[in-house]
Amino acid sequence: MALNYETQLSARNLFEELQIPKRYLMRLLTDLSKSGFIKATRGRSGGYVFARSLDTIYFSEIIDSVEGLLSFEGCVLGSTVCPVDKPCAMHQIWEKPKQTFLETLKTTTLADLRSGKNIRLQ
Amino acid sequence: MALNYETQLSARNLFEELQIPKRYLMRLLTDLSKSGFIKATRGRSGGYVFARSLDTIYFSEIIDSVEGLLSFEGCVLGSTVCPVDKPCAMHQIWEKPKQTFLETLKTTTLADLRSGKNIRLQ
DNA sequence: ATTAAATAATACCTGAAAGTATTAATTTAT
DNA sequence: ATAAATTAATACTTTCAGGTATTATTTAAT
Repeated sequence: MALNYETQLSARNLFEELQIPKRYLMRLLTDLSKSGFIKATRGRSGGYVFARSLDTIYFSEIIDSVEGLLSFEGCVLGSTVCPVDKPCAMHQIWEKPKQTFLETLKTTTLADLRSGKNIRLQ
Repeated sequence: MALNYETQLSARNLFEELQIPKRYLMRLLTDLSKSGFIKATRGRSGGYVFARSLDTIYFSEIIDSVEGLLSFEGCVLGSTVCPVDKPCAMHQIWEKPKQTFLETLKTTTLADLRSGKNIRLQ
């Protein structure tokens, strides 16, 4: 959708491009609509468009709405907080990849998907 | 085990420290033994010790033996190769966190788990 | 008005990973 | 020899994310 963000697209349109199951796709679209990322229009000639500008939609926000980001923010061993003075065994090792990962999600927007040329959808 | 790598430990010993299900723990230990990371001794006063020096056991190797590393090495969209001249939409965005993640796994050994002080097991 | 094309709601199914149960085999202490 | 303490093998159960199925609602073209 981000590659063609100006136009309203129906589930059918999207299904024809992306080869993911149609019914599943529709459920995801409904979820995204409920979360306010896209705007749904029902009825004949309906479909979906982005509800907000692409450069304001961060990956972290989308993931957060779907499954929560918290699972990534804790430490690998146990999900509770990991105090610096008594860290879990993986704490130091995991810190760098975890931060890089979270930083990517928190600083990348859907607009960044459009930056490349010659893009495959799958 | 890495925090106490010199001593042979039985599943019972380990279970008392880590609070993960005993039977499940045993199955994991058997798998690790089959993969050659630890050496099992059966019978009364049996248990497990590392089969190799800790600083030769990389995280990447352990994960690889359990579930394969390949799933992490491909691109996010689709698991096949992602050619540079026609990359998938996520290719560039995903490159950095993926590399950081893989590099951590490929350069960190069990010996590195012992470097900290005051370590929690969970 | 009727029909077609779309989204919404909701309940169900499925396959794989996580976890459990049971029994067998091995070793050592007595 | 026997019993106790361990690992090994194998089959079963549970859970849950991913995916389906069905029916209802909404809108526009005719």
